[in-house]
Amino acid sequence: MKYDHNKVEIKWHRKWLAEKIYEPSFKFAKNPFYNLMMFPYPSAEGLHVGNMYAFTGADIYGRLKRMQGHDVFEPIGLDGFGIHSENYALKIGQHPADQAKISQKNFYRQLGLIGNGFAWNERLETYDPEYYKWTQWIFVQMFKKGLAYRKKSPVNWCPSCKTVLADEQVVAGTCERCDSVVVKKELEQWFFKITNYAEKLLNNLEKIDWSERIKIAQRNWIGKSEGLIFSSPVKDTNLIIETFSTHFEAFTADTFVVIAPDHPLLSRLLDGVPNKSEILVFCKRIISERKKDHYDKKDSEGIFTGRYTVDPVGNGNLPIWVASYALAEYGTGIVKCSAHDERDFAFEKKYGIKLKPVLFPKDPEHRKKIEDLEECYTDMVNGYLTEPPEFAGRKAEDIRREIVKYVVKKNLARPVTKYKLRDWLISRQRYWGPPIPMIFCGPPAGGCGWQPVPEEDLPVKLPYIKDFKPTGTNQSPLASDEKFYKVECPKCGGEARRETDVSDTFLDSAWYYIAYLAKITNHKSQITNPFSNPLNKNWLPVNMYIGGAEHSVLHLLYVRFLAMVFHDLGLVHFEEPFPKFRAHGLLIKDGAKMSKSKGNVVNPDEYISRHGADALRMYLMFIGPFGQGGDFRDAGMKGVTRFLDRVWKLSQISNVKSQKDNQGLEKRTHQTVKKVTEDIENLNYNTAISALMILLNEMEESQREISQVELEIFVKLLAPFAPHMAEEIWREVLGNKESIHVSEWPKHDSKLVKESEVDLVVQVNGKTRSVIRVKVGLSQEEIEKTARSDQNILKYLDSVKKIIFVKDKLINFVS
RNA sequence: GGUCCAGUGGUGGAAUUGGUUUACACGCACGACUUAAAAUCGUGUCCCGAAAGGGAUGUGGGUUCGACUCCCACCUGGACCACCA
Repeated sequence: MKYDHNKVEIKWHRKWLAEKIYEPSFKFAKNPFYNLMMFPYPSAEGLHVGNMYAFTGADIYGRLKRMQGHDVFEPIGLDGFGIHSENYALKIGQHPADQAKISQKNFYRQLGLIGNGFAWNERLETYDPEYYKWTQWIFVQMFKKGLAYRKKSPVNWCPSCKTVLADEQVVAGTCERCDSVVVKKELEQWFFKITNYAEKLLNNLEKIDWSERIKIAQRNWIGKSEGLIFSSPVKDTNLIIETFSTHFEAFTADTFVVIAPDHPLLSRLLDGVPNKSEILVFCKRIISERKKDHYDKKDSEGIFTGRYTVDPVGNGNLPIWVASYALAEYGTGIVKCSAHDERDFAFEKKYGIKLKPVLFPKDPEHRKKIEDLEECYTDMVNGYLTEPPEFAGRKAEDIRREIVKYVVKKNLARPVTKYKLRDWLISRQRYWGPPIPMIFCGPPAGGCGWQPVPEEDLPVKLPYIKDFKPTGTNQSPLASDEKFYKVECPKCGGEARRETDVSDTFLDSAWYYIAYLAKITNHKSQITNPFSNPLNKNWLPVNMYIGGAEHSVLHLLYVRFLAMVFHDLGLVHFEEPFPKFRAHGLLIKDGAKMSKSKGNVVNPDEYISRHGADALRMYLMFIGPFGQGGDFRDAGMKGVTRFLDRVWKLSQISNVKSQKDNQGLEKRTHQTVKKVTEDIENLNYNTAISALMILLNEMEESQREISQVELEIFVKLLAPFAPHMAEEIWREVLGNKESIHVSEWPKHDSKLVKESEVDLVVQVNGKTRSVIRVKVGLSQEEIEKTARSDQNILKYLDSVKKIIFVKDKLINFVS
């Protein structure tokens, strides 16, 4: 009988749904396993093969867990709010709300085709008011806790698209959509105080089992650095400035100070300086030119402020300059500078400031160059100090700690920890997102200030407005909808104005894993309070989370941050939402990144209809290690379609053939069980599939002697990868009543896995000269005897001085 | 510029407490079947060499009886971050 993949796959999709094999019994589950994959944002023409790749990889893991006896919950939903979706709607001239309905239908259709074990009943969409009601509720809790606040801040602005852009839409200083240069604009914005949790976000990384590269990225992003703050008075003023330094070993080398052009203290510093206005004009220009392009270290610009500070370490008066390379938002925004920093050095040279090197290399010739100021020397590890006298002649890396003690004792500085992490800018002046649930009560009325929308009034529904395009007026399109923004103050009842900005998409996705569980209690559209859900205790945190590495410092940091806040508010019982996370690799196409502009995006639909979902799944997983990604080439499909054809053929003949035992095959089968199980646990799907191919090859060779038991084991091992064909063979060919996907995963017999004979390598001076087939466990004497009589070895054995023997592996004659 | 990862046949890739380099698959070549092609099946396929043998895991060095694997330097590619003091 021929295998018609289209028919078979649709048949099982229907049956699986009817039999509810992918809906765990939530209340009575003994062995809950929450298997979560990052949900997609339906931004473009549909699901592309990269999504398919990610979901299939996650699904295979879930299927193993299910067959191993876990109650697996594998939900799916759409991250449909946000700029991505809105941009797509803009592009094709649709209203985002209308487009969402179309995309939703198409995405769920496509997601259905790949045959994953999704719990369809619990699916959710972030633009559903029942969902974003709770997104807004979370905002309100953040505000009440003092973790949501407003601040004026420069944001990315695309002059051509006339809109604010999210950071992630700014690629190398230009707009992702039109390549225009992005400029900074000062706007008052809502922020979440993620910096409060910097230390915990960093420390908890030690406790969670995540792909190491993601942990590294988060550590770098949080950017903890320990340094010293020196403070010193500014002459002729009553100001005191503080400077931050992490490379403070050469602290006596400082000869001047720079301050950021946008530093809040600058204006007061310049009070009384004759050319104040000239300096401020300079600062304004620098600020506006910033971020236009990549920074060039040699191109620093500066201007002298006319002020001096008294150096705390005794270098006299240090001139204070405004420098383009000083950042107001890092450290204290003011830096003490020396000859031992590349940027400082270039700046000093450019403006003829006095230099005083105190750190030198050992090599005298090299040292001379530093003394003559021909070269900048920055090696705080191998350099030797000449100052202060207490540390003269000592290596920089050896005395870091001592210097801290020294300066603290002398009251010159204090140790401080700083982070690169900045607060999360949460507002967006766009339409397609959850309105921020805040109301401002100004002076004409009670002047109550910012008030949260009362919880019973949530959700603040996003109105359907015709003109949803970005306005270019620093305000969301909602600001032109009077019905929306004109409200009463919840506190005094006076006339007030509703916040018209919406929140960042990453807030939507920062709590969705909790929302899926809230869907269970009510299968309609309502989400009952997700944080008082009794199921949370049993089902959270998520057991396995799989997703793309591109979210390593966005989504994956925000979601951890919010979980910590929830924990501190007593809303959840865990701090880390995903104790185990694995990043999958990037799927490229013919050597290039898939992108719409290149026109090389692969739509999975045609592959599924031509070869079947099973073949596509297997091909995607066979390309390479799941954690590393792979290159999608049409030619590669052939290998797995052949494999599946052969599996089908084998199933058609084997059940009528004899049941005779075949010891070789039995051993291979058990070895394969072990290998496939371990490989799936480690997400090494490519080698698991290759092991199945090897087993199939051997089964074909010994066709007449396959027992039903071995075929059953084979089909079970295949089930996570090719769920449809495995089910078809399991039920229709082998006659089982219950689904293979809830059957028991095979276990290997460790006795049967062991080989009784091995190929033992015979080497002479480390070169392989012969391979002998021997029984396992033979002693050196026995092996030596056999090896010495080997024809290929005899001629080398004249002057053996030493013999290296590794049991069951090799013997090496060294002469 | 910083951080991290990778470099193995014609191609995707296998191989890790250091122990037979190239599993599995694609492609290619030849053969079978066919009027023919596709599909399928079989055989072969790292390089040099008739063979014996030698060489080969980006390059150069080191440690070791033995290195794809560990160490040092460099080259190339990729990812993320990027004026972070």
